[in-house]
Amino acid sequence: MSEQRHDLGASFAWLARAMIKGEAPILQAHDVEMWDYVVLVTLERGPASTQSELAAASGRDKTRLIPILDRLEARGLLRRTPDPADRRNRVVALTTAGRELLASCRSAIREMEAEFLVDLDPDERATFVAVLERLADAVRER
Amino acid sequence: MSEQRHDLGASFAWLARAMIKGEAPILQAHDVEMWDYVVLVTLERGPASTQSELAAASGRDKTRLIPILDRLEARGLLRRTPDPADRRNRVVALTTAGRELLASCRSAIREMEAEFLVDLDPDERATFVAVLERLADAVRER
DNA sequence: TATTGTTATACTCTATAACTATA
DNA sequence: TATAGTTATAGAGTATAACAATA
Repeated sequence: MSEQRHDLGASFAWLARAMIKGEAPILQAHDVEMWDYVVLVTLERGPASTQSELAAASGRDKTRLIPILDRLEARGLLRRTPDPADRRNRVVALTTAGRELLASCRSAIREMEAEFLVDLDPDERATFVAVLERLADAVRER
Repeated sequence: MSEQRHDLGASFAWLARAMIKGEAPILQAHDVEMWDYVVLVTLERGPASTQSELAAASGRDKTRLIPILDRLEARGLLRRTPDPADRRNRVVALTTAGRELLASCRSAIREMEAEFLVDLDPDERATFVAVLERLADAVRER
């Protein structure tokens, strides 16, 4: 009975840590912090109509989001525009430069990930990646 | 092309967060902090011959481990005994009480996990859990 | 001199609560 | 009065370096 598996939470945490380490040199080469990248990724599907919404979607809170947006906007990677309909809101959207930087980061990360999964056989790998995506999406929706 | 999957790191991180949330009420009911539990789990396979070794295995560092060990030892869940061979070292081992508390936490966590995976079909689930374990173990060994 | 366990210090990150501007 | 965005403050968590005991 000593051959028990680890808790799912522990395994997820170790793997998250490993991937963060693997992404670090890539993000550094593009001069973005991890959370900068997370925000860019979140914006990829489309502009966020409010910053609070963006905060929730990216897993930060609205106060910690501010310096990130300041930094990225200063570099011309995104734009904050007041919403004419409700001028309290600021719509956040990627610029072309932001989209390009994101694409470059992503392809490097995909390579790193492929290397990481290289020992799995193709069927296993496909199942694993698909289930992982499905479970994570379910969690994100809550 | 907008139907891209998320980065593995992001998915792992969201899932880790979700499992930590799911474990919280269980650990609270047993009056242990998350890192207390991690240390108990690490000790389950056998005593740690030094605290630094235990720190590395549990993913903390040796200084942050101290208050955890103090707490758990005070509750009689583990024991620190000086190593006669090298009296600088302190061997850390679970007590019976520690092992019992651990077993109780674990079975509750396994129920929570089963509930979390309930929508997967059995084959998928088996593959997913096995691959997850294998990948995480590979990462832990480094 | 080097290492184990420990303590102390400084630093970063995070959460909370105020503030402003709009509604 | 309530909400979006922002700023400021306090608290928790983390990393680093110093310390005592042993080798």
